[in-house]
Amino acid sequence: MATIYQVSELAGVSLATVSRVMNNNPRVSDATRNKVLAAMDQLGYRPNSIAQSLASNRSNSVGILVSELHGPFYGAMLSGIENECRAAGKHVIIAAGHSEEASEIDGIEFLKSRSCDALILHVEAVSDEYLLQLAADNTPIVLINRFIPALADNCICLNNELGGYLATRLLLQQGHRQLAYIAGPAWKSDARERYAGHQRALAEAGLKQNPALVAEGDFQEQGGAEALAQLLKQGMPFTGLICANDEMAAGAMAEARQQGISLPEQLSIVGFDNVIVARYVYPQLSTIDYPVEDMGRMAARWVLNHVYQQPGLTLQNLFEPTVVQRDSVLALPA
Amino acid sequence: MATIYQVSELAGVSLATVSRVMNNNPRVSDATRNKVLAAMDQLGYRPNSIAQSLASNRSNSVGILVSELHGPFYGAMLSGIENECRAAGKHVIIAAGHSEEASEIDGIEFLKSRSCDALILHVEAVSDEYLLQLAADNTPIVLINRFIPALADNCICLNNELGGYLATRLLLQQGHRQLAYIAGPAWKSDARERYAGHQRALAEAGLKQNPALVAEGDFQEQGGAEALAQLLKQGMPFTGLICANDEMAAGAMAEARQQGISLPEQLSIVGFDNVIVARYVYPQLSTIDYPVEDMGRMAARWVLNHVYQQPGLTLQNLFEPTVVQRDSVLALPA
DNA sequence: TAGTTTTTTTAGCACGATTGCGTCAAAGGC
DNA sequence: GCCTTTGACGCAATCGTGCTAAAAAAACTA
Repeated sequence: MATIYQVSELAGVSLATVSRVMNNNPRVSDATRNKVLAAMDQLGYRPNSIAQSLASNRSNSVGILVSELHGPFYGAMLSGIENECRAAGKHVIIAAGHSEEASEIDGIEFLKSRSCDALILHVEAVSDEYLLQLAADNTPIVLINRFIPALADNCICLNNELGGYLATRLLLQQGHRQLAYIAGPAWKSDARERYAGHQRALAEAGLKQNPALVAEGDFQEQGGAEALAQLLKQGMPFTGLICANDEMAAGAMAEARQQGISLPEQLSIVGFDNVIVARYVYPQLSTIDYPVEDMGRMAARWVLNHVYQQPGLTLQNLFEPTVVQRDSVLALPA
Repeated sequence: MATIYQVSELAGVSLATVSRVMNNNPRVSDATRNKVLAAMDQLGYRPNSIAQSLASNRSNSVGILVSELHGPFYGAMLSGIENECRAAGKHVIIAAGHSEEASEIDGIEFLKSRSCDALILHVEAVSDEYLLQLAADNTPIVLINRFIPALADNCICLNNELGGYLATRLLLQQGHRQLAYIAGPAWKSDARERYAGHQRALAEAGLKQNPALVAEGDFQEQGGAEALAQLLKQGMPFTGLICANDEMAAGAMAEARQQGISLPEQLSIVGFDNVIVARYVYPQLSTIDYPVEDMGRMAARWVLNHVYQQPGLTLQNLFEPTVVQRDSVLALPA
């Protein structure tokens, strides 16, 4: 591989001049610039990004931590981030945190040891204190789907409360009054917020939450199935079910079918996230759209703006969920 | 950030000794080693990976190109690769190729410019010639799901032909004789191989392929729906349908339902890939398992072995698909 | 004790770029 | 015609580590 030195030799200029051409430094005459470019071309020169990083103290890489690499949710997020970063010539290093504190910390340390210029994190298990401390040292961080007041500017969040509200209102508007709720793990803030939105919608409709109609799942298919089974065992009738995410909704649908409940005739279901499975289940799931790809893109923009000083980017911290109507909700005859 | 120099100073040893400790060079006494380790600990020293890379001409990073970051298939593959690489202290840089030649080449160039030590590629659109040329220069490559005889050792493949065979035989064994097939795009080699397997199974059963019962899809949901619609329009009856991947199967199922065909009673369907949606559709899809995560892991191992000289890894180039029985195939009364 | 081996130090080049500062020549002002 | 300004470019230090050769020091062996 050709080095900058060979380019300078062929072009008959100094190293510094070649470097200036590469960095678009205006203090180079057009004639010289062209000579240098021609030489680069002739040698098939490509800058050594590692040497660049060492000299400039910039790795041009941004580290991403997600819970899992598979799964539709993170895939969309990664896709948004990668797109935006690559267009700007930055690259993306990924690590998985598996929703476990030790693993998340490990992943973050790993990324930091790779000298990323910034970190985009979708963490679930680490504490606020840890993140505050992390934010205090020199690698900038962006948090997706996690809100810490002191780090408000670094957080890209969905209005989960509104999502929970919209999901519940969707059922209320179709005449449902007996509603069950399958929540996410209470230790996750987004799960709590969604549930809060649900309660607000109930209150607004003058309804009271029946504790027997709330079950906690684990945001996974199996957990959704088990939660529905538990709800049904209570014997308390309900015509509408809100699930705190689509995966649990899919599990609940399978369980319902197994128990001989016909969907959506005997039970209307709403999910949350609008991941791809929502379209595959039968009946197709009405749900709340989580614009995760856009949010990933926004996180990348934040980095481009704050770390790489790219101007002209409009930033947005809070995203709004929207209702996606499909076939899993049936209007109740009045 | 502390440097190796400060560590050497604090430990009262030379730079070279610190370097030896870091690289596990045995020519260091335990006493000295401990002194150095203590100093590192005290300073919170972390080696600068960029300087290491520059000096050692190793970036400890492997580049991955997939078609899309979202989608269950690539997610699982990435997951397998990331797991294996991180355990070995290597990191993973990803890029998306979007199944288009220009974009794939662009992604590969991008990864190369990042001085990856090796590339793991899941490419679809680039030519064999391009890949041969790529393999000829100094960055080692591994190909997933693509076989090029001259690069046989670098290819990690699924026996797609066998998969097609197994899918078809699954229906044959249940007594189905009138079979339709929704193929993948003919320009993709895996699609052709799967179809070849289908034909072998038919031939073995003494059946002849009816051209009216074959349609070509695009490996996507919508394409599957359209292909089934087209097959039905032919008016030729069939009781079994093989789809060259699960996504098309899901599309076909939706279309079938829309046309009032009850599943699986009136039509048995088999998919291919065993992506997560296969479990979510209703009825749950019988399909052919594509062990893509294992294959990703294997690609990573290949790199660890060939590029990073890690011994004791058993390598495997060809993977076998297996049948996954669920509920979408019904035995035909004899 | 002298000789041998093992461990450690010293010193310096290499990796391939970036960048502040200095130089030099041409242009312009007097 | 001399001096200053300015634009274009070169010099050389720097980034933090790897690595080697040679010398010095320490530890063992006979």
